[in-house]
Amino acid sequence: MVTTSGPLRSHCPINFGLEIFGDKWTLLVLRDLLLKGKRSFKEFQSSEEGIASNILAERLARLERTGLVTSARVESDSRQIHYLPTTDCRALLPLLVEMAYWGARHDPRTAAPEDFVQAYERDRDALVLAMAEVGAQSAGAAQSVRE
Amino acid sequence: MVTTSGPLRSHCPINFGLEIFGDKWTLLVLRDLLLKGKRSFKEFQSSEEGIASNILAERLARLERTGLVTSARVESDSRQIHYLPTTDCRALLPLLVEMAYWGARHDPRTAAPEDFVQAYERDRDALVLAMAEVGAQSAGAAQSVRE
DNA sequence: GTTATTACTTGCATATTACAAGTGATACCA
DNA sequence: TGGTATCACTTGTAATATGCAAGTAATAAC
Repeated sequence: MVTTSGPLRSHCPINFGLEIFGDKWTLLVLRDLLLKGKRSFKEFQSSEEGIASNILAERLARLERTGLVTSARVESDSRQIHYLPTTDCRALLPLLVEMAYWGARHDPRTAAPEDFVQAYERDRDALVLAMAEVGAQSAGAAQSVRE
Repeated sequence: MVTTSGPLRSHCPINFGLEIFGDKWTLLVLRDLLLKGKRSFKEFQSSEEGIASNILAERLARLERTGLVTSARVESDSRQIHYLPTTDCRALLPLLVEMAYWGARHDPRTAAPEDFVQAYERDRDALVLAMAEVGAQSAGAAQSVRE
């Protein structure tokens, strides 16, 4: 279940999303989580956009409260915490793909590989499925591993 | 052509979008423009989320600079200015639909009508096409009318 | 036992947003 | 033709969020 902290400005479905990830950083964290398979604080921090550690910590905590992320200490190294996407989080993948497609088509200096655009235009649903595998380890799956 | 003002944090296609509409208000303006067919300052201001007039003015100016919106004085009432989506802006419609679908599915109190979810699940592309008609009057179309 | 690594926290400067009120240009109406 | 209303903003100021640099506690590695 996805829950927001305070009262919402409205229950417009677009606004609902904005209240959760409508800022400059949250969707980048979700991108790293869902598309790049990042799991640890350090990995998120290493992204080229350069998120500040206090912002990252606050966003991860918020995503966990919201229900899009779960966290678990790594068994082999108890200093580390792994952040994992929930099912509700993985449902954001099509949105990220749409966003990436728009960006790839409209940024003249885009870093997106050309075959991403081609793959989207050939078969969007297949592309979404293929990209899902990168961030495949879900909170549920990890839970069953831990238990 | 879509242009950003300053230097970008990265040319990741997802980040490109975030640099343009990665805040709490811009996508609501685009929603009103593309999905609700709103055109005037007053109409945007009347949305239930309650955007402040200075924020709205700044966002409209920024969207115009970016190339997602054009503005034109209304012939029949020269106090009014109409803001219109460009082609690049209308390309954001699939993204808005994805966002609305996620919100409709995950907000237990969503205001989205049930048949929106059904229409999406039945035929997403048809739904996008149908929704495009609401905000159909594009900057290009308006231009050809004015000239 | 010393040093390194990981995930943060803290303090403070700067930037962004929110709220309330005001302004100038144009339209409407008697 | 003069007064009032409407429209698209602007201005000032308080509150909030972000960005940056440095520091800390817990654990691991040597």
